[in-house]
Amino acid sequence: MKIYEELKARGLIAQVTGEEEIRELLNSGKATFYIGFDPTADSLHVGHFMALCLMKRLQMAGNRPIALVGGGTGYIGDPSGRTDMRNLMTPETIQHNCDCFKKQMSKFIDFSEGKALMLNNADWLLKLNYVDLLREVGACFSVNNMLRAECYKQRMEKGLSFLEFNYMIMQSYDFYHMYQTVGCNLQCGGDDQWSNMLGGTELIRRKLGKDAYAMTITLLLTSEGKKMGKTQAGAVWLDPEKTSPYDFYQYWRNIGDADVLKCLRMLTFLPLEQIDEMDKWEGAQLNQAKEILAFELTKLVHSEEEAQKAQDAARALFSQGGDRSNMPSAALSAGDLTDGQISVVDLMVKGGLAPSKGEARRLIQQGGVEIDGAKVTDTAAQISAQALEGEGVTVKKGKKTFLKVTLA
RNA sequence: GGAGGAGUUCCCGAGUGGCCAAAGGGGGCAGACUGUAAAUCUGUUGCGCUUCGCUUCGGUGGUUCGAAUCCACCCUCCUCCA
Repeated sequence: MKIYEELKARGLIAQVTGEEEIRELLNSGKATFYIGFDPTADSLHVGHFMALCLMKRLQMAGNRPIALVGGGTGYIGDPSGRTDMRNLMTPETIQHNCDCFKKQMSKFIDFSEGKALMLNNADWLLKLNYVDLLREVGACFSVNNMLRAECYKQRMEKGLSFLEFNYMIMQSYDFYHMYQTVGCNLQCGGDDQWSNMLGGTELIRRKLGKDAYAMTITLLLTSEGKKMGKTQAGAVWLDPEKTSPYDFYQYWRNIGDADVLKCLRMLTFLPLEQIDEMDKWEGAQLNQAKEILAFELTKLVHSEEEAQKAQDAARALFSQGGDRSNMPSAALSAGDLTDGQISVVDLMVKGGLAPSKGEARRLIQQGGVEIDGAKVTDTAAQISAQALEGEGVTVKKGKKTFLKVTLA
């Protein structure tokens, strides 16, 4: 199966400017394509992961990826899919975030020997002169058309600043610039980027009379229509410091039945035949598919070793026995204790299981806390230093949050 | 620039001098049921030394025994006019 067909079979392709041209381009490995990453945080998250996978797949098929970090567009902020304006970031933050992105991307994409490029649009955007830009590309954009673009629709109701309105022009300029300097002929991105991307192909056509293409990947939504990779605690990050491999594993392990197969197809590199086989599974058997999904993704993002550790820990905690050593843990210092003991409430707050003492008490009252398998019923319960020594105690909050607490 | 309107807790949104840590809904968390899923039902949802105290209704001052609520100024956003 050729790469384009595979992408399609995996459900990754959302929209294309021209199916025939793009199929030909990708299947023959002649595409130099770019995907943009806005440096809005100091780590990539699950949403970016899709894009990285796409880059990897296309690279394996012989195409040349360009990872474009939005050091310049970060100064503006993409209004797509937003109902309010982004906070303006300082140049220092933008630079810091760009650096972090670079580090993480290098793990996925092979940048050696020119097989892939990493560029930063700050290198050309920040040098632009306002009047020159207006004359050069501003004349090519129709405000009437721009206002019709999907990405501005939502904002037309709440208000859209001129700053953000220009985001599309900057992104279009990127494509135009890279088309000329590095022969970039295809832009990929999330489906929410469609109108911004069309701006680029249109600009290239008008200015150069040449054809360039755009392709969007399906946004990964849950069966409830929410963006995948978001939890109440925020995004699921790829940086192990921000989302531990265990939590990352658990996120996928806990995915809804309706979303497992979709995720396997879109995110993993498992052969389609194998995934089709899992498609026949039903009910509780899907738990196996979820384990596979969680393991595969943790392996891709972190490492096989980390994936194995996370799986061991999860199995130990949820199906008894096994290796307890890799479960999430926290260590208290002697200073956290008073008179050789600590209250369960304090222990939970210190260990991060509860944000406040009130919350911790409530959890106990509602029967949501267990220590070493025994339900805690007294909000004033204490744990002694002896209990914390050596192996420590295992605190369970709710049904699936475990924490091993030891004394450092 | 002119005329109106709005800013309340994680979000939406009630509250127009004390009975307000603030209705209702959403979301979250916990319990029951399960398969570490979904749906459903129940409880809960500012902080603390928890029959009590403290901080919170855009900001800063003021009136009052008492302010989310009244007054002044400021900030932000929306609508209409230019």
